[in-house]
Amino acid sequence: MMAAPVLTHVKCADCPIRHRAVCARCNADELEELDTIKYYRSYEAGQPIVWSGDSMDFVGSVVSGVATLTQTMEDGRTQMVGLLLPSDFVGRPGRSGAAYNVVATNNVMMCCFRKKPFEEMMARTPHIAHRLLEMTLDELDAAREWMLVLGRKTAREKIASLLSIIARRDASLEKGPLDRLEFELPLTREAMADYLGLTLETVSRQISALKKSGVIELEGKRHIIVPDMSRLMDEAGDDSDGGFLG
Amino acid sequence: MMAAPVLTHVKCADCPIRHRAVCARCNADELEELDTIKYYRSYEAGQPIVWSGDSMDFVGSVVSGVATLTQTMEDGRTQMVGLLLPSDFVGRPGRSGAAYNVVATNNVMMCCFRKKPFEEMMARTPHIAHRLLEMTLDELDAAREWMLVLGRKTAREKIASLLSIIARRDASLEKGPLDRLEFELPLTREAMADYLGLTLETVSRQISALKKSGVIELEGKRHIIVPDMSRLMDEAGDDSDGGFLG
DNA sequence: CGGGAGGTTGACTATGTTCAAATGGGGTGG
DNA sequence: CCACCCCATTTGAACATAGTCAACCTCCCG
Repeated sequence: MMAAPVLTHVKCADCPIRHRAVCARCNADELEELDTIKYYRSYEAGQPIVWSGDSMDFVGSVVSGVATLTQTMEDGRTQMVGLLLPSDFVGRPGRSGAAYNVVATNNVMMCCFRKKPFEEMMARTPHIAHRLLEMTLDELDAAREWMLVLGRKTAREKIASLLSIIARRDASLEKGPLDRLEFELPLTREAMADYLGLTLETVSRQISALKKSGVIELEGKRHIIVPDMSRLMDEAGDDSDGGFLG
Repeated sequence: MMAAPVLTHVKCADCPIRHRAVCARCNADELEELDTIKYYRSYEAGQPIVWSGDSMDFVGSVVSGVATLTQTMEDGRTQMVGLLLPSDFVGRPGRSGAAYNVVATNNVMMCCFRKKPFEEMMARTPHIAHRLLEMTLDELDAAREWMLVLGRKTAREKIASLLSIIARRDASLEKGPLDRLEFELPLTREAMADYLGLTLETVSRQISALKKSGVIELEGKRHIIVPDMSRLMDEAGDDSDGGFLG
């Protein structure tokens, strides 16, 4: 059950997230230094990576897989507050305790930096600090977009919003025609519910309803086919353009 | 009606938010330089400061007053995504267009930095970049806490959460006994509704309900008295500690 | 073949919304 | 000074959306 957590050491220069993660702007010398303070570590599907309140001795990046960031109330109500994809950053430099639960939904590979040396390096390496600022601003924008979803959208719009986000992310990788997208849902119905502030029954019902309306098609439980992306985005209630800003 | 927008020039060293805003860590030389690229500007209650989608030629800090950050759907549904208090930062370095509406709810004084020179200065001044990163991480934490409120709390808990946040903020200024706090609400019922993802009628009803339960007392519509802060925090459903982290 | 996790569906209920009307305080003009 | 009006707010009654509780399905795995 408990996987052996120790791992291959990949040179930063060969890392698959090299150009998108917190190290994206580092030069060769800086990468060398990062190499000396990092280690890879894997987590199995379902395993906790960090527990809220625990002290963290590392910060790091998701290299592969998907993890969730969740907050929980005493009575068990749970809200997902972030979805961590490859290149996303985990942990807060300058803070000792974790504020959220981080759980692997897939098998996840993390690139972990020992906290102390990373903080020291960040303090004298603008390339890292600036990239982290940029990434944090992006996350803040995403969180605020999500606040609109949580606060003001109907159950059907919430599902459509989540599906568009996942679809658009995948579309940016495998290019293709604007219509007819397919993708695999990386989340259970319960995780979707926690993301959207719904119950899992409501998630299930709305997915069925979108299927009945022909907005999506299902193949199994997790494979989604979107015959017409603009139709899905209409259902999400978003501005038509997709909201890209300079 | 339209106020003359131009203003007094206050030296950074004398600025009321000097030690908390984006300039908090700057030394005397850096403040001198900031002085040359900034101007003060005032906005009357209700006036827009920035309109979503407009291009911005400045970034800046709230010096006094309260402003809201909101997002709006085509059909008019609106969600507040941030509440800007003195020392909070407005605008995103590196991006030309505004992503949200910023509206003054009070009379607001802004300290505006011309965008281009500010960005250039930030690129070579770690004191500014690091402080902005720290502030952005704090905002991200606040946004995520708010996601839990929006997604998982009942109307009564939402109101109690908002009141505790405002009460705690004011309490950190005027120290006093832990129980028996009073404060002025800086928001209309409608703004509270937009913050909480509710209708203004529900906000009104739940405030009446909290009053009937003795959790709060009202003096007029906007002046709130909290006889027992721990009682209010129980109603908010938060963990008892208040969630401070290193 | 049995067990379990994830998912679907149905019937009923509860919470918050909608629509509508009433209240109340502050300011303006006569 | 007072009548009036405007706006924020409160309150009520009917309604709708999503939640709850429960049964059942279906796939995978041992």
